[in-house]
Amino acid sequence: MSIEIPNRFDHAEACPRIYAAWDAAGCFHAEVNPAKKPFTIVIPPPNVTGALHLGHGLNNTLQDALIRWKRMQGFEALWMPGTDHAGIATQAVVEKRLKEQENKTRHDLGREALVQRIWAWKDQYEGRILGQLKRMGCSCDWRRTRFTLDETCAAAVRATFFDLFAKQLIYRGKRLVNWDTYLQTAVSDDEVFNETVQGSFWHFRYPVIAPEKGEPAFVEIATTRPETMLGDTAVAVHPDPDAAMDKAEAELRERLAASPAKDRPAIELQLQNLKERRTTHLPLLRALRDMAKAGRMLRLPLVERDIRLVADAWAKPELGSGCVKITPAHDPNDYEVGIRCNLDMINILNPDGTLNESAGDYQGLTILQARKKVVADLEAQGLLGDVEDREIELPHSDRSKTPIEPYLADQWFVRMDSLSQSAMDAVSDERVKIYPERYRKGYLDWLGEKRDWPVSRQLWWGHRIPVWSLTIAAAEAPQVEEKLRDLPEFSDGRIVFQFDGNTSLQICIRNEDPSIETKIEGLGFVQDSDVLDTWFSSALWPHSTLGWPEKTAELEYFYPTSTLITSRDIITLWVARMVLMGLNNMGEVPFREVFIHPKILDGLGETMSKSKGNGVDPVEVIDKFGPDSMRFGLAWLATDTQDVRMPVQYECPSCNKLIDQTKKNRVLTKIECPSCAAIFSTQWAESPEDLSLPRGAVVSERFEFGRNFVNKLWNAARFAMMNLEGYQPQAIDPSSLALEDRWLLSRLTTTTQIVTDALGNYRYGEGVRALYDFAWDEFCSFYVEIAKPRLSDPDQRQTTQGVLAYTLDVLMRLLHPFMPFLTEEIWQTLATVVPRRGLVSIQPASEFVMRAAWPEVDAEWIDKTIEEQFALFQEVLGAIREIRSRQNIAPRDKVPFSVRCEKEVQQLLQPMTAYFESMAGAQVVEWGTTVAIPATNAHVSLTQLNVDVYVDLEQFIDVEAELERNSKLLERLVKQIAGKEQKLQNDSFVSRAPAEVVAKERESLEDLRQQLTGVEQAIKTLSAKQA
RNA sequence: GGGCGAUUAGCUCAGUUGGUUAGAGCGCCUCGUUUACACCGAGGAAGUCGGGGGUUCGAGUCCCUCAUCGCCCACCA
Repeated sequence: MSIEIPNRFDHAEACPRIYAAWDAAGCFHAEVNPAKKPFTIVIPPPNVTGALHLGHGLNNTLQDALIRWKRMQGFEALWMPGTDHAGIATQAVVEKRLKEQENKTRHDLGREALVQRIWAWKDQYEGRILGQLKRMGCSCDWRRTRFTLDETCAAAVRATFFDLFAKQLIYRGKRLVNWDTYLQTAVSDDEVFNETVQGSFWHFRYPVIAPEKGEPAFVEIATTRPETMLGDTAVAVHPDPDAAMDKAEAELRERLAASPAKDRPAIELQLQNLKERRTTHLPLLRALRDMAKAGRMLRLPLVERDIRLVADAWAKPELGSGCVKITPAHDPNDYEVGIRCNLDMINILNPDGTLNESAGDYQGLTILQARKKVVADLEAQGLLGDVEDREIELPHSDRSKTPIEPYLADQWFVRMDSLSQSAMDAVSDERVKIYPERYRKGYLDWLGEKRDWPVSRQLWWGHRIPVWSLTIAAAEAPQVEEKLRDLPEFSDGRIVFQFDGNTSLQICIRNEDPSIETKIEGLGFVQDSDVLDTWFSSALWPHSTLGWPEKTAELEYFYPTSTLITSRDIITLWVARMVLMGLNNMGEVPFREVFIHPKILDGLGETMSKSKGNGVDPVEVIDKFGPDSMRFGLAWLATDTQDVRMPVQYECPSCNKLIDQTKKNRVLTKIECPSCAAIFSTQWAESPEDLSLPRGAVVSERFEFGRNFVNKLWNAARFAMMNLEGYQPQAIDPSSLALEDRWLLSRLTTTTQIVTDALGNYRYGEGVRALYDFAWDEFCSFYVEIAKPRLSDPDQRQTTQGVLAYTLDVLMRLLHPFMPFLTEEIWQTLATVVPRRGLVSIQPASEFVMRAAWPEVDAEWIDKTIEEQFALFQEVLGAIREIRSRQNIAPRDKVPFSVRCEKEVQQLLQPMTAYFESMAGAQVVEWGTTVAIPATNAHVSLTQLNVDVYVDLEQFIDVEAELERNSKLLERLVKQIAGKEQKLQNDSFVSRAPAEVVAKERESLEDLRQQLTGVEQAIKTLSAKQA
């Protein structure tokens, strides 16, 4: 044997070497190339907040498989890499560390210094993330790596903002925002989650000012947030309580009718209560309504402010007291009432969550302090009513995990009406196709709301809003505008301005230009201190990364991109916004197709995240199993399903035992191995003593089968290469091939077809399953075994070598998108033995499999008849093997067998004689239409082909075992026959089912009956023997 | 409350348009180290496809309904 190959693929040694070789050869780079068609993917830029976990592992595996496939198909394939600055998330992480490590806030540092720190963080994590991607084998064009906050992206953001501003699609307005008092910024609705907390429901009474006779002296309201009463500017009552009550009752009745019996009592109770309310509450509400219409006022206790009683349909007569306090500056619904009724809006909060001067005596208190004091003070004044315990859904900031305060603040908005519509149209008319299709609905529904997009964030980390404002009286505005119009920067389009109609004149500057800034700052304009929502820059990603707003050759060639591969949770936040921004800026959709892949959950069904401690670092999986195993395992999971569970384990560093992760142990800083009692640290370790412990990796044993497959492929290739010595490729005449060769090539071609179709439809799981089955079951378990005797037969050696080498060549190409390193290593090793390859036409192999051509499907090779014939061989072989196993026949013992069959079957099976011997230790005694039946035998009948196989058990018989095998068989046959008889006795089946289906059933029934006869006969004989 | 999805072997999951006996990986049992591979080979056991109803000659697959679980959206003074 001339070639030495280790029996394991050493991924730790090979992968870095291979990756470096690809890089050095420029395999990752894509250029504008008119000779080829482009295929482009932009990476969903990972946040620089932290490291990647397996969810990203899946996302990027799928992208890499697709881009490698397209590259092999001859496209100029560009995978654009980069990272996202992730405004709030990143700033929050850095601020948190600042607080923990130095006990400082961002204000101690100042804007510039904080931003500098975040850049340092970004550099560190960007490096780590890109390193992770490289370890996974991602074939991104690294020379083009972008960052959403770099200069290229900044230019795109400025140009976009300027354009929208000039089109008057951007405006500044007072809006109620979700205020994060910890981070002191507004967060979007999407960044808010609700949590149920135990709270109370307090009833208050507000005195009516100078009540007339017959009028109530108090109005009762209730709230879960007493402190907000300091900002109340009205109490609302329904304008038509009778009608509202009728409506509520009608709705209840409707629900009652539609509900199942078990829910009815509860609804009936509600109806009953409603009826009672008509007498208990309605008269009062009517009176209050009249008072509201008469413009009567209430006295707000504690702050002693006169507030209005208003009639507004927000107040529901069927709930609570029927009246509701209105705090327009701190409640979204109240805000709407405030707008409708033209109420004052009093903000009682400071940005840090303490109460401000509007709260009077309560100024300076925190919300919770104020809540207590308000309740106590009201009680002291006798204005406190009942207090109920109640579960409250409290909004929390996703970033800081602290409660959200609704807060009235100045914010920038993008008008979404026309933009949303354009993005809806693009999906409706399939300029953008979403796979799986079910995700279309969510996309369209969300955009259909057309809610304006709040884009400003009170942060320091991000794209600064390029607007300078001047506060002036409306009357002076025309004068200043006149002056601005005279500026050359205005006439040549470098600035635009708008007056908000109230007190603010705003200038937007197109490009970063200190001279213009100085000039307008000289006029008294001040730059907005806010930055833009992260999604604003992410929305431009497909065109900003290609150089927009410059008209680059790359844009012209690579845009629109081909496919976006992402996870479902950002379909709205990101995908939808890319579509509308792409349409606005480029006049063309950003991508033709969107593929949404499943999410990876841990063993407890929870999404992976670093903060939960269940996030698996792909690098740890790669260290343990190798990148190809991980990629293959992940691609295996990419089916049409929504979620995939991936139980997660710690790996004990001292004994390598895997320990299931639980809710309990996943948050510990150190763990004691239950097996070897060694103590190891986890990702949470912080103290020096914990850190000094060996670190336990977080992995998942789900990747073991991927590793096993890698090993299988490696060894199959090893076998082939060790046996390719002296092989001189020469064109093969297909007609000279044996059945087993034709069979393998047919299966190979079918597999090529399946994999190609699967990749084209994002059915990764289907593709890798087909490859796995072909490689393991057909190539390894059959062809390689068959090859063994043939390789030592000089007449067959050359052909067998040819088929082996060719199949290995094609298989490596088919597997390459999923297992790039292994296939490259095998490919290049194979090249040292067989540099020129092919079956009917011999060509030099390409230097890299990464650059090899994707296998073509030549349908000529697909031959169903041959596959069926080979299946017959497999069946006979399987039957003999089962008999051997049941009879417990030692491997070295050869069993004799005879086959009774038609001539043509004999011609088929006879050439397989050697394989029966090598693969089942079975020696044929006789073939033919009549054979001598051994006295003691195990019999298998393949009646469809009119074949009987008799294994001579004279030397081996274990009557017990054989009887058991036969009675099992009998049982199964009887059941099947009964089922089929019933089916065929059914007139409607026979008359209505397609004739061929009926015929097939009849045939198979006949077949089964014959088998049954054989089995019955065998049992009889065996029983006699036993007795 | 609205929407989307899931429920198939002990575990994690496949199952394309309805059509013979429902598959895989891991785990389990039996046997086996003959020079590709013990990260292996041969064989085996194991599922009334969540419950109920319907359509159909025929349902894991289509429809209705219930249950459980998950996610998204909205709302709850």
